[in-house]
Amino acid sequence: MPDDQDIHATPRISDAEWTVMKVLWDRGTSTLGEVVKDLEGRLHWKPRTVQSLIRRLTEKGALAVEAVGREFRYTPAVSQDQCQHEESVSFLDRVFNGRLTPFVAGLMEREEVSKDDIAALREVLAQAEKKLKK
Amino acid sequence: MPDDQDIHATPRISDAEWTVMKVLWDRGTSTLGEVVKDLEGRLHWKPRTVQSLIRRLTEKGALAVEAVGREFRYTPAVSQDQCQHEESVSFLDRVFNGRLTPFVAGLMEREEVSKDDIAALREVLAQAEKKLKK
DNA sequence: CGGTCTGGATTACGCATGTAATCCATGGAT
DNA sequence: ATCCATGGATTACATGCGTAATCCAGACCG
Repeated sequence: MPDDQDIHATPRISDAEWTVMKVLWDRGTSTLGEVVKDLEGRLHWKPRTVQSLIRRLTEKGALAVEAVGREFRYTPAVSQDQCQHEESVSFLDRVFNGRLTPFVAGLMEREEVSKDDIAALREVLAQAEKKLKK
Repeated sequence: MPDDQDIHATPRISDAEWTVMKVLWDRGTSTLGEVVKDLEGRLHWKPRTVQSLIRRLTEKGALAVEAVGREFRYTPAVSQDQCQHEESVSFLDRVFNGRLTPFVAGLMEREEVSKDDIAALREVLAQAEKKLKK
């Protein structure tokens, strides 16, 4: 048997496709028209553009399709958490050799980080530590 | 005057190009042969491949070139910090709507995070807080 | 001196991506 | 009955990216 057991690998999602996926993850499920409406104003994308992205996402298995009357209804077939996680790991590897701390430190140095952000991160750290100890 | 003042925008660096840039940032400056040697073993890239990447990086202004005898010596023309930061922001925007906390939380949940990592991150948070208060 | 290695310059080539346009059928508006 | 908006299917098309190959001219080895 082949040694690549990437059973749970998620399809590669491009920049523009992420924009569409986020709409679908937020809404749960939508038709083309709904996605277009959700995006218009924020973006200048033509409906055909959105349709192209949806088609590609469907082809790569990121969206499930269900016929509803004359149209289709699109639903995410991959979890947002899973996709975010895979992007996170690949980003950290590529840019920071997999090291989380320099990434966070870099942002802290240059971006405005609020007191609330810091508090939330402290909480996350505390949780992680608790899990470690257990 | 035009309103896009992206004075300090850094060139877009692709996946493969990051690999090369990291070598150059580490070594400070190198010839093609040195980069090839540095990469061989870890990667299966042919020397022509490395040369192509270096050429593209030079064209997009990420590397400066200086003739040394018959060869060229390549030196990063953009700072690693700056590039890392721009990648970080664009990644966070694309995948996490710019929110840092969910990103860190997601990694903590699924990856092995060591006690040391947690301690280092605590330190980073403390520094950030100090800067805020000031 | 002739072969070989190296590195620059030029060219290649398929796939992914961003961003649609065209063509066509149909369901609703008038 | 007609016309238009809408959405699926097909096609487009420039650019970027990964991954080189070719061609050529010096440099070094023997």
